Amino acid sequence: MREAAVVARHPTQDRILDEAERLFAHHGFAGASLQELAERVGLSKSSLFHHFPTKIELYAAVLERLFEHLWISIESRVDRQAGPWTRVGQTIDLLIDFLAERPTTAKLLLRSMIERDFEDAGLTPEELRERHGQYLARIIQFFIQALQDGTNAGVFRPQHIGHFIQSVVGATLFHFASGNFGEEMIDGDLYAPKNVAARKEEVKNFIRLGLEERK
Amino acid sequence: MREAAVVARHPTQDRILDEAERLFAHHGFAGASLQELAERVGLSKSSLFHHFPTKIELYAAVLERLFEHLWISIESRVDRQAGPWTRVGQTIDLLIDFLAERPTTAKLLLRSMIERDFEDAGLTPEELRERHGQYLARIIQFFIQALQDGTNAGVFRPQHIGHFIQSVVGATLFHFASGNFGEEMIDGDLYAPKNVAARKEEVKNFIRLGLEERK
DNA sequence: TAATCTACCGACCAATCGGTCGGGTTTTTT
DNA sequence: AAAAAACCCGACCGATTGGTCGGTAGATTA
Repeated sequence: MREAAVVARHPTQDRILDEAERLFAHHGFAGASLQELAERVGLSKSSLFHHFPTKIELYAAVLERLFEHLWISIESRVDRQAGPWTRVGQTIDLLIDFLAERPTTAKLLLRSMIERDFEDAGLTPEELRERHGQYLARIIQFFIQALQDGTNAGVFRPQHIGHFIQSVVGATLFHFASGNFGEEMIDGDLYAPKNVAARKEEVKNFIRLGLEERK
Repeated sequence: MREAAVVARHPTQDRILDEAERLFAHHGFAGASLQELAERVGLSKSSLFHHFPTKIELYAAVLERLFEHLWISIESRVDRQAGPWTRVGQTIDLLIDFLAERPTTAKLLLRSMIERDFEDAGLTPEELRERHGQYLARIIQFFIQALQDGTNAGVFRPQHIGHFIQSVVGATLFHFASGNFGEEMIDGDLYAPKNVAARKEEVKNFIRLGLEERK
C-alpha cells in the first residue's frame, strides 16, 4: 500500500491527504475532525480507516509527503556545483516558492515543529525520525553544507550556523504562517505574487547582510 | 470579577490561568482538556465555569494576561527618551527575557498568531481586538516608532518596516518555540541562560546588520 | 467461472468533550 | 445575627470523538 514514489501514488489517498493537510494546518492535530475530513473528501468516515489505520498515522503520512516533496524540490533543482551564494539563494527561493504554492504549508510545517502530537501519541523519536525527520534532516544538512562551504572558502563571515538557521527558518516559516498579523504588517495578501517576491528579497537580503564579509 | 490590575488579581483564577497557559501552549486550544486542567489546578471541572464562562473565554483571558504582561514589561522599562538603537535593543532584550522566563510563552504566542480559534468560535475581529489585540498593537507600534525615528534621523537605512518586523518576530518567536528542532540546531537547551544570552546577541546582531547605514 | 482482493459503507461502540444545574459550605456584607 | 455573595462540588446532559465490525458491489486474478 505504501510506496516510495511521489507522483501518482494513489488517487483516493492523495485526495485524502490533500484535505487532511488543510484540516491539520487550520485546526491542528487534535482539532481536526475525521468526520469533517470524510465529508470533504466525499467518503464515509469508516472508509478513511481503510486507507490509514489511525489518525496519527494519517497525520504522519501528510507530513511525510510534505517533507518528501520539499526535499525533492530542493534536491532536484539546486545546482550542487554552484558557489555558496548561488546555492543558498536558490534554496531560499525554492523554499519560499514551496511555501507560497499552498497557503496551508507553512502553518503545517510550523505546527509539526512546535507541537508534540507524535510524542503524545506514544511514537518514539526513532519512529518519528524514520517517518519524516529524515527529509527535514537532509534539507537542513544541505543548507548547512552550503554555509560551511562558504565559510571555508572565506566568502562567508564565520557565524554560529545553528542560530543563523533558526533565524532564517523563523523569518521564512513564520511570515507565511502569520495570517492576519502578517497581512497587517505588510498591508496585503501574504500570498499575492508580488508580496511573495518581496519576501524572497527580504530574506535573501537578510542572509546577504548576515553572511557577507565586511570590507 | 474582571479587573484591569495585573498583580494580585485573584489567586485561584491566576492558578487556573497559569495551568491553562501551559495546556493551551502544549496542546492548542482544541487539544487542551478542561478535565485535565481542573485536575492540575486541584478543582472540579464545574468549578472552572464559576471563574470563566466558556473555554474560549478562558483562552482569551490567558492571552489577555500574557499580552498585558508583555506590554507592561516593555512599556515600563524601555527608556522612551533614548535613541533609536537603544530603544530597539532594549525592546528585543525585554521580549527575549519575557519569552525565556517561561518555556510555554513563545509557543502560545505563536499559536495565537497562527491559529483561528477565536474566529472559529464566532468572535468578531472587533471583539478580538478589544480583548488582547490592543496590547499587541501597542507593542508593535512601539517598535515601529523606534524604527521610524531611526530612519528619520538618518541612522537607520530605509527599509520595509513590515517585512523587517516579520523577520524579527519570526526569528525570535520561532526560536523559542521550536522545541526539539531548535535544540538540535543550537545543540543545547533553548532556555539555558547562556543560550538565551546567545540568542539575544544573534537577534540584535541581525538587527544591527539590517539597519546600519553602510559607509 | 470461481476465488480473491480492493474499495467502500452503515451501524455501532466506549470514551471524552464542553457545559448545565441544584445544592452545600464558607466568607463577606449589612 | 441575618442576608447575600463567592466558591466549590457531584451528577448529569447531548454531542462528538476516534475507531471497530460485518457486509456488499465491482474489479482482478487464477
